[in-house]
Amino acid sequence: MRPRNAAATREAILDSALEAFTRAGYDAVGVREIAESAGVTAMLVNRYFGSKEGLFAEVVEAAMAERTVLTDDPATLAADIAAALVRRTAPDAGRLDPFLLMLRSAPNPRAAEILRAGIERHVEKHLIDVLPAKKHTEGPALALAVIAGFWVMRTLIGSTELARADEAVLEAKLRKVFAVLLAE
Amino acid sequence: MRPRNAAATREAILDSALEAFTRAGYDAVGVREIAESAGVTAMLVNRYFGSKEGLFAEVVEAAMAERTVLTDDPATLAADIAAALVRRTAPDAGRLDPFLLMLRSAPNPRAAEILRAGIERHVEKHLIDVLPAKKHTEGPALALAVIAGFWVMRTLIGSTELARADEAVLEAKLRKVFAVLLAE
DNA sequence: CCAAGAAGTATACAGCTGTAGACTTGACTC
DNA sequence: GAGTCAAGTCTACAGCTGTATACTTCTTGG
Repeated sequence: MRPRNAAATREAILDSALEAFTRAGYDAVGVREIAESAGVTAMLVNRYFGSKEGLFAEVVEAAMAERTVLTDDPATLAADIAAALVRRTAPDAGRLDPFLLMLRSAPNPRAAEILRAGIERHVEKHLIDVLPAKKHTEGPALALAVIAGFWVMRTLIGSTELARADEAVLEAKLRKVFAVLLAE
Repeated sequence: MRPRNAAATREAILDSALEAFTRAGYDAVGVREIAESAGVTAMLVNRYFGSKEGLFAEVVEAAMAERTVLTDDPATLAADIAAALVRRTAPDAGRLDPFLLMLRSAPNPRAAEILRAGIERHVEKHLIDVLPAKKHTEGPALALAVIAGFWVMRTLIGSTELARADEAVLEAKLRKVFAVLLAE
């Protein structure tokens, strides 16, 4: 039994919620489930975060804000993204990526709106900042779409083609795609 | 009140289910909801399809099998896919695409498995058949990933960047991407 | 030492979920 | 026209959902 500590408990709930929402998606997770694996009652979750939706919003904010920066070098950006993408969607990789959180929760419209705001405020923003200021209107948004799609097919759907493909080949093709999208 | 007709009723349930699953996703739709908008009781659905999961499997099978063929000409394939993708994800387009069915139901693992089988048996298969027999190992799977990702960001998430972008520019960039993936 | 306020819990509600078993209604054949 | 089998419905169950109100327990400051 943890000694009473509001801040630590809040953090425990956030951790538990991030894990659960990422693993199963917004709709498939109950507040009681999150509360229990944080060692707490369901009502305390609502007391701290107002509602399930409020909790989700804080989880998204935290997950997207601390997103690991890939590179600040626009020259290697396409290659870096391709490499990280293949690595993080590998069958044996850890499953706590913000993209999974997004894809599994996006079917719920209210969750989707929260996700859209978070993405545009953090992820897309970062991608735009790294690129040279010239023509980066649709490029970053399209690159995010490609990343999301690769996550979907390789992880959610479990495409056997993408599972057994040579990772070096996948990475090379993706590098070309990102180069096309982030160039000029 | 429709006269009793097993075949017609079955079809009505399938139509209703396709609409509902596509609009809200597997988990967010109840059997009663599907039954009601088919003018029928929930139990009849289970009587015909065994279970919600069985119903979903039939819906997926039907949706993917009758999928509209884009082209049989590999030369214009990339351009055709890009054009169709931009058109069908437009804000004012009809919302009954199999990709929406997939993306909104994929968070449920049992639905995902059904979807994976359907995609590989029908959609991916067709894409492979159209392409020249040479090197089409990862190409079609990656192209499907790009399509899925574009659907996610433009329709589920509602990216403002992709919403306000010039459709001609989007189409041009996507054409390049598909050309890269489906070439050689 | 002991109050006061914060941290956390218990109970409850109204409504939903998928589906099992027993039932009724209708159309069509003889 | 009556009987029969399929087509369709009713009721029910056990369990879940998010959250509101009222309660208890712990910790800490004076």
